[in-house]
Amino acid sequence: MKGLDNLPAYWQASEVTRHTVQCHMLQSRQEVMSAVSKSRLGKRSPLGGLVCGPCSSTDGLGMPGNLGAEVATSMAGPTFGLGCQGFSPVKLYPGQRVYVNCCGQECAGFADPRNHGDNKASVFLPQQSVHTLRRPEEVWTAPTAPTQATPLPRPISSSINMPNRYRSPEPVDMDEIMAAMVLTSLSCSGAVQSPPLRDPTAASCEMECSGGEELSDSGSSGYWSWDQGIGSPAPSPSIAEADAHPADEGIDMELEQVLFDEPAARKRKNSVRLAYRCLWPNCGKVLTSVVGMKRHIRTLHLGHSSESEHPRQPLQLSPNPTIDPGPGTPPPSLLSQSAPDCYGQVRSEHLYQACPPMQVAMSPGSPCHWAPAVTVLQAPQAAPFRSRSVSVGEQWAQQHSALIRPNPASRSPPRGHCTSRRVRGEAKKCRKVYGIEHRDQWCTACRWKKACQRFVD
DNA sequence: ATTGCCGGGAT
DNA sequence: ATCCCGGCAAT
Ligand SMILES: [Zn+2]
Repeated sequence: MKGLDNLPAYWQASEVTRHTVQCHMLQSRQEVMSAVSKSRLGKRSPLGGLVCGPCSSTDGLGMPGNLGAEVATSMAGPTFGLGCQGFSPVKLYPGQRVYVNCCGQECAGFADPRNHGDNKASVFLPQQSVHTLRRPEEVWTAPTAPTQATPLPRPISSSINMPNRYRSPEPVDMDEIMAAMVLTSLSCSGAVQSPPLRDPTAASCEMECSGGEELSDSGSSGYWSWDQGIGSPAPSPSIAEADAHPADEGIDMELEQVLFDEPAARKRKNSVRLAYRCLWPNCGKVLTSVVGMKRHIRTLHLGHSSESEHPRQPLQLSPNPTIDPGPGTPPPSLLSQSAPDCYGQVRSEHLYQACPPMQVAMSPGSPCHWAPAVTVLQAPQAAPFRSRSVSVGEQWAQQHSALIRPNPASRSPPRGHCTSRRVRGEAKKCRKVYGIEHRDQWCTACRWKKACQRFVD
């Protein structure tokens, strides 16, 4: 499958701090991390999806399955109140469908994550593409009249590849949720972030840990981390964004972001480490790098998944006529990509958005740089063997032991310094050649993520 | 963003 | 020993 670009972002990020700090959330997160580091959770570890009891509201966006859980998790904070009662006007989930009186008629909108500390609820009205602040009593969660208001705005024709079986079994309309999330996200992204307010004293302060948002990492931004303003100065842009939506960002991207929620890490030079959690049903794996996460999803969840039957059924999100895609709506670019011509590379229909890497300050995880090891020890060229009978793995192992074993004297080991990595050959390796969907055809080494044995340089 | 693969964990 | 995969570096 080639639709990797739009991996359904099944993950969520969270942060991990080195100190044992103040907030509960953090604690649990650390637990997660440690759990991971100590004993790797089984691949299909059910760690995910349980964190938060689903508090599905009846009307609003009943966040389905894991998604809901995760979202809730990441916002377990006070901002919206934990209540799921959906009755008190002030207790809303971000993204929850709400109704407000607009221009004399009831309009459907979504609760916006932000601005909830001051008794005002921010509501995003998709139809107008604007945000509006309403007092609690001006917001209701159920339509008073047979809503003729536009149903949830549907994302502009796009699709994300999500195997059917992964869809929430619930009747809830995924599209809708997605749409809602996306919209909400949109409204939160960009410069318009972190509203002033924030009342740390209000309710618990767990979410505090999700303050600061400049989180880095191109490709995603702290969507549900509305709570982030807390510790940061917040460049405080106007709240009346109205037009600030980069509505033309890739939907896929949005979805991604929505699905895995980026962390909002309180940025402290090195006291904070980002972690992402996989939201794939029953996974919940925590990784510290986006790349890793992507790959994790790709290989573990989307990759070989034995499900031969339903090959990545793309989740079709029908376009919504009422929403103006905006000029920026990228045309379905043919993601040509130089795919190995011999192996049918699955082309997915999705739109590939070459999302412009937002101008975030990239903060690479490890600020420390290793002095480039000077001693390059070249890996002995693996003998060109082709024998399939012998376990390739064995060969690999042997070779390696040979490489590593030799008494130190002979090779003048770069003491103390890390041996430099082998220079990357230009030959295409199994992965590239066969593609992850044919992982079973890779050479063992490749499968093990070791140096390729088949296409040796 | 993607690919290659080291280092190290799990079984 | 065998398999697996996170994370990082190179593309
Ligand atoms: Zn290979």
